[in-house]
Amino acid sequence: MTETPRERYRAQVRTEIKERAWEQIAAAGASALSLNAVAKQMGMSGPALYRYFAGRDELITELIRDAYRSLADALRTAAEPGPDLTVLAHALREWALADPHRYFLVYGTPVPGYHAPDDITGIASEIMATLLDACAALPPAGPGTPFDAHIEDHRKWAAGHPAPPAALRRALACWTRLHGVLSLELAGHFTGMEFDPALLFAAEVDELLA
Amino acid sequence: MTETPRERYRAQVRTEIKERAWEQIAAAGASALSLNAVAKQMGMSGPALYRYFAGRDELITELIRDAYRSLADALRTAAEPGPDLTVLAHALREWALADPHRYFLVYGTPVPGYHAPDDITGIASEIMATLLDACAALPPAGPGTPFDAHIEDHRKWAAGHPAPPAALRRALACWTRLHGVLSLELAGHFTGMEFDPALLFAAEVDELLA
DNA sequence: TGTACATCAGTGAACGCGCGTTCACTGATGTAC
DNA sequence: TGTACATCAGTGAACGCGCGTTCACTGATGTAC
Repeated sequence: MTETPRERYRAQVRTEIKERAWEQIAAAGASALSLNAVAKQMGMSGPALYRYFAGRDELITELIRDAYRSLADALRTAAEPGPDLTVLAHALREWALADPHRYFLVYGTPVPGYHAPDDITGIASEIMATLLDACAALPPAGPGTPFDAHIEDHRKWAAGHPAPPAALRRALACWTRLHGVLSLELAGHFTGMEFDPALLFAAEVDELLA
Repeated sequence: MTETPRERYRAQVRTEIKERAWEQIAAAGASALSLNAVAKQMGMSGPALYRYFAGRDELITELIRDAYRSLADALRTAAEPGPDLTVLAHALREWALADPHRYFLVYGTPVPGYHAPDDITGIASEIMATLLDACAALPPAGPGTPFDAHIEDHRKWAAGHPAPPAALRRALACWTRLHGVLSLELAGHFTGMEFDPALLFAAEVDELLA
């Protein structure tokens, strides 16, 4: 089970490939990611990368998986002291701001024809579960809404989570609203509007708690 | 001022080029848009398109401009009978569902390095103005929020619009929340979750009115 | 009305480019006796 | 410990491809007398 030097070296090179790939994505977008360019930036020839990844698609899939994994971990860590939606929301924002392209690889415009492998949807469920935990811990919100009845009948996605429908609804609202503010901010749609996106984000979080 | 046959023909071909371009974007994403492929699909040779567009960039910019224009028109038309946020919201959703890729070209992951020409930001203001009108027409919401004070000090983006800060805040919430639900729905993040996205969207609209 | 000319849409060849990927290879690193 | 062998990282040449774009051209359409 201990790592041989060769294994360690392989892991190290794989990591560097991914780092350069992220740089390239940041510079020109995910669709412009090129194996040859990554290799060149590492001072290697193009074909060398095929020792580490089966091809371009596998590299991209791996980047997406890492992005999901990273987000799931960030949220779980934030929830460690105890479920707190405010803490969770700000952890999400910090994670997103730390690397906007990583955020967009997860929640941005989908690539037509691309389908994430199963394990990635598993990580997505982890993220949702963390969110649900925080929502379930909240004091019950006001009156039920017509949507509650619908969500009660379609809660398979909250796989076995004991949260009441109001909490499910709140989790969905949390997800969609925070994504709304964040993605517009990261995409630069607020530039020139003068107001502070952080305050708008905080205001949305406050309304989620109300 | 009357159109010559040649002008009419030019306009017609330009239109068909854009139609084929949209088809290609729908099939493989905006970054995969290729002049040569569009030409081939029209039964023309690649260089022929240079009679109609200066290059690939100009075509994409034109598509983006058309997308903004189309959205602004759709919302203005929806607001014609009188400002009504619910009507506006559902017009937005219908516009988005009619062509998801068009929506993402406007509000999706930005292309690094691309900067929209000035007239496009003008159309974006039109859209915001329509939204502000609807929010200003709403009965005043509950108590003010801490964010109101901030927005009051940074309202240049609501260029000369007489709406009170609470309406500005509501317009922002409307924009970000509806975008949040819509973009996740269009990106397919709700698939497998069983619930009806239309109901979630409607629930968000209801909460905006409360 | 017909004829001469200008305009302009579209073609085909060509340019250089970078892409993903394969293949046979060299040379260094690790393993077994 | 040294030697023979196996493993494997990385190279360079090559493949076919499609891209954006330019250029000189042909042939059809419209214009002016």
